[in-house]
Amino acid sequence: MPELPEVESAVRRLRRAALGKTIRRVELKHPALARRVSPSRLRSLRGARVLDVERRGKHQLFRLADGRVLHAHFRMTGDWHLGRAEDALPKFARAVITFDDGSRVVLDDPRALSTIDIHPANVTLDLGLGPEPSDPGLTAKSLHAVLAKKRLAIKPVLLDQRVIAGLGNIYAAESLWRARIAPDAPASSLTLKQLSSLLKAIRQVIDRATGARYTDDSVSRLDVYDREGKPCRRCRTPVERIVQAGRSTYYCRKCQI
DNA sequence: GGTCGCCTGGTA
DNA sequence: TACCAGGCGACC
Repeated sequence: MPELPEVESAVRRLRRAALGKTIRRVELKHPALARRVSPSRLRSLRGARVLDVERRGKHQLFRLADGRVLHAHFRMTGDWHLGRAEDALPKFARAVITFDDGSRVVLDDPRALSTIDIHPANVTLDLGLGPEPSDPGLTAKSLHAVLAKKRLAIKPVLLDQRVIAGLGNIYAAESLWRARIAPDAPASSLTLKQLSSLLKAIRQVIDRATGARYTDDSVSRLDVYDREGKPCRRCRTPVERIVQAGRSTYYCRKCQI
């Protein structure tokens, strides 16, 4: 469930579940995760209180009272499973955070690509992220300046978190469809007018998806993603699938120019 | 710039 | 059995 809107929903649930609580224990149940954090550092989380939980792009940051940051990223298939310490673990439990009050947050991730890291206090985290889509400082003009030197196609550029934070493969395709921009147009070739509709589209797509869980229901509301061969919702031309930077891109060759 | 590896499951 | 997957960092 991992683009900005889904991570935002996850953070909201997490915030309700973890805010103000004290960590009793954190267990990493998958070797790929355990490799990232030493056992002693993991144990040192005992007694830490969660001051706040925030989202930046697709990253989730637990701000601890001692200044440290517990940093989670869902990658492709991560999600939080909230419950009580005595509950049965979900099938793909990869990390388990138990709180003093007996409640529990479990990182549930079939593909086990999610990451968890612990950052020391008093360091400025550099997540390498550009502005959030909601950032008022993000304008057609600012985008135009950033894209000026990028000859790469716009679609892979939208996946570059340094350009805009939080967009992923689905909503990048959806946004381009809405803005009627071809995914393979060189980023630097886009006009201010096109970038203005692109930004508007990105904000609409993100807003519409925020709050909705990633379910079959929300998938069916997608306009182009995963609709290869099906008629474009605007012009009935069959949606095409191409591969860019190793990722599927769906688009309408007729109305995206 | 593109491609691969990380992981594992779902689907054609 | 093969291919595909909402991400991202390492690599050529």
